[in-house]
Amino acid sequence: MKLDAKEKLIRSAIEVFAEQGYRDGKIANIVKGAGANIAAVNYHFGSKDQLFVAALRQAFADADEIYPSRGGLPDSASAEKKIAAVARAVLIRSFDEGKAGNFNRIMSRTMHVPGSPVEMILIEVEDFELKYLSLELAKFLETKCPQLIGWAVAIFISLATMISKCPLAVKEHLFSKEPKQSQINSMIEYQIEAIFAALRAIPKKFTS
Amino acid sequence: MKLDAKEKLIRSAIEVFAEQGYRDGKIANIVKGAGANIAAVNYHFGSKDQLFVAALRQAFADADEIYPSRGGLPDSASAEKKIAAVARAVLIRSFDEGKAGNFNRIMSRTMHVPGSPVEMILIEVEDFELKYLSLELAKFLETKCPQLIGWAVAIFISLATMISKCPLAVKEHLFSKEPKQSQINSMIEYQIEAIFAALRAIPKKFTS
DNA sequence: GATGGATTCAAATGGCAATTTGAAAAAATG
DNA sequence: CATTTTTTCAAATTGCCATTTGAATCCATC
Repeated sequence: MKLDAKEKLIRSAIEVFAEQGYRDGKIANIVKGAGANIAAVNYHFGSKDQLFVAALRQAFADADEIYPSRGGLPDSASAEKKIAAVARAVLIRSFDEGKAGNFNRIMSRTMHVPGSPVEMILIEVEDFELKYLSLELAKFLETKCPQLIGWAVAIFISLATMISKCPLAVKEHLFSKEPKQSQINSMIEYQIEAIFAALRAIPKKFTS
Repeated sequence: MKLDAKEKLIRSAIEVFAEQGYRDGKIANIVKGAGANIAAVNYHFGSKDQLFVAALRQAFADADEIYPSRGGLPDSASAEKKIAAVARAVLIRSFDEGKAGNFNRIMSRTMHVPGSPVEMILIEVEDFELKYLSLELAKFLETKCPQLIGWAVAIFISLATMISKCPLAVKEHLFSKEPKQSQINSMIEYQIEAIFAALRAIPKKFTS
């Protein structure tokens, strides 16, 4: 019972899409990485699109399993603590060059490109993670104004996913080849400070 | 003397690439928009790649002509003023749905995708704009540490280009259909505050 | 107004990559 | 075992798109 053929394909697809994005990630490479035949993708998933969705879903599950965005906090924790926990999880994932980093990498390579099937996953992630985040940001800002909350979400995401997105040229400056974990951890805590500093600059009311 | 055939192609290419990105921006659409024949691109530019570079260069020139990133400041102006001026220019461009916004739009759709010919332009823009920015950020932070400066650049760019990058779903929240210019202006000034707030959260020294 | 270079055109060409096919192999079922 | 179902395989097939081609047209210059 070769029950892992599908799984191997997903694993390989994650790697390929993380490195090349959706359009440039070729089925030929994916099946090679999975030790499967060229027809395997269409047999098991129906199309490249559907494999992409499955892979992205799995990549998110991996990331959130290794670094859960809610970080084991009790429901009663303060909004600030919860926001920091999400930021910490997302940031650690960004620095992870392995399994836990793939979701961020795939996202940053595909979400701005119209025509890739990211939207489907965006909706799921939104339900799981973005709604939670919006809620806590609303508490933190003490507002119900959807525009202010949207603004806060945008700032949060921009700064929390910064690392996965910044072009290689900048990235090289930021780290030595083999950054120590302690170095990474201290950067992350400073970055979280930066996020809160930026959030606090959002006005209390939306003046027109 | 049809001296504007090339120019029409560039104009059309800017529109198409801004909307669809590089891979999905089709030559067929570009020439249609320019009222030219399918062979025109290769005749005038040699290849799609080279047209892309020409278009991106022109889009940057347009953006910087309409909203110059140095904002007519004297050399003697403070680092803070200069940084704010760059931020203001980039942010205004992001809100511009016309000519001045195209450069940002094209960038956000192509720069994360490996294999698009953005790199060439990145180098030019880097020389013109990024070096200037790095210099002023170094003064502002009172540091010469390349890692800290790189970090600051990343924060700056993340927050200054946030608007062009945030997914439509979030964008809808942020603005009403027809935001007033005064509304936009006030958002921009707050966003600049957020940028400085985040920058100030960067540590003075890079602790390992 | 004839010559030659520059530009446009419609119709091929060529390459790449996803998808399909139909036969072969493997696994499950009884 | 025999049969049926599932899975693999190599070789087409298909579609999309950038690029080429060679003829036609335009345009400057003498």
